[in-house]
Amino acid sequence: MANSTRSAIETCVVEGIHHHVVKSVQKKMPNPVALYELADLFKLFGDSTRLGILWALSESEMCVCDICALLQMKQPTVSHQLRNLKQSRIVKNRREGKIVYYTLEDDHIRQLLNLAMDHLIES
Amino acid sequence: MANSTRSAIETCVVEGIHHHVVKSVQKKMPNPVALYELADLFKLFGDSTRLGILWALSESEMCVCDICALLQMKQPTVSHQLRNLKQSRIVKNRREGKIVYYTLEDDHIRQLLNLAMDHLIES
DNA sequence: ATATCATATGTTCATATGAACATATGAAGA
DNA sequence: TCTTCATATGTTCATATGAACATATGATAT
Repeated sequence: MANSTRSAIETCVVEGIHHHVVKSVQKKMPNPVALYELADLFKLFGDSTRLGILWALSESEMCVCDICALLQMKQPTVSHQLRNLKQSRIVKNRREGKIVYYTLEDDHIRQLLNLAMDHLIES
Repeated sequence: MANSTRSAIETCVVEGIHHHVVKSVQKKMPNPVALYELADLFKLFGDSTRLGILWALSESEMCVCDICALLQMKQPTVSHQLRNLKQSRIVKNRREGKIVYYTLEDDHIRQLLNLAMDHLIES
């Protein structure tokens, strides 16, 4: 085809060695927006502070200062991360007087943690 | 106790409002190293380029240039990310002549992708 | 052996991000 | 209302990281 007229920029020269594979996979790919959202979700799990928080909350509801004590971290730091997690609907909270209690939003979160831990252990 | 003599640094003043909770959760926490490794695992999922690669590989074995074509990305970029993924045993490869084919290391990866996507869809 | 081509690596640069500071908010009691 | 205290937010700064450049490696065919 006229392909030889455009230089090989985005792929190898023999374009489409596995053209059929690329095409069929393309159909099954999530749209770019979904991919970004998915990445953002995983990104929140990809920090040991947040992961510590999530693991803790997977064991029990906790207030901010409990988490600070558990993880030995400054209150603003913990609070910032809880905010991130809440904005992405990974955790939710309830207020009781001055104290705010956090829990996991749903059980998918716990499952993700466990599945990933399984992978670590088995690899 | 003598707690009143040290200023409230790492936790709230009334230390241990939920002392029992903190203690019991503490027992169930992974050790710090495991937590870091777990975070590193999730971190690799937390980038849309790598996530695109992983999703693609969850559909079919592909060579580097196929992935470049699929994701419209430069070959060195894709190659770098594949290297990261391989070092963490998330993907593996086999060489056939000049061409290197990549696949997911095991089925945990696919499960993680699906579980996270479920969460996205349902939230 | 040498050219070709798929893939890998070294490096730079711009951007993203987490920790910690100071400070603000909001609820409860004096 | 004024204080106290748990939590939240604004901001800065150092670090981490991904994309793209140039270039190297390694395998095949001539």
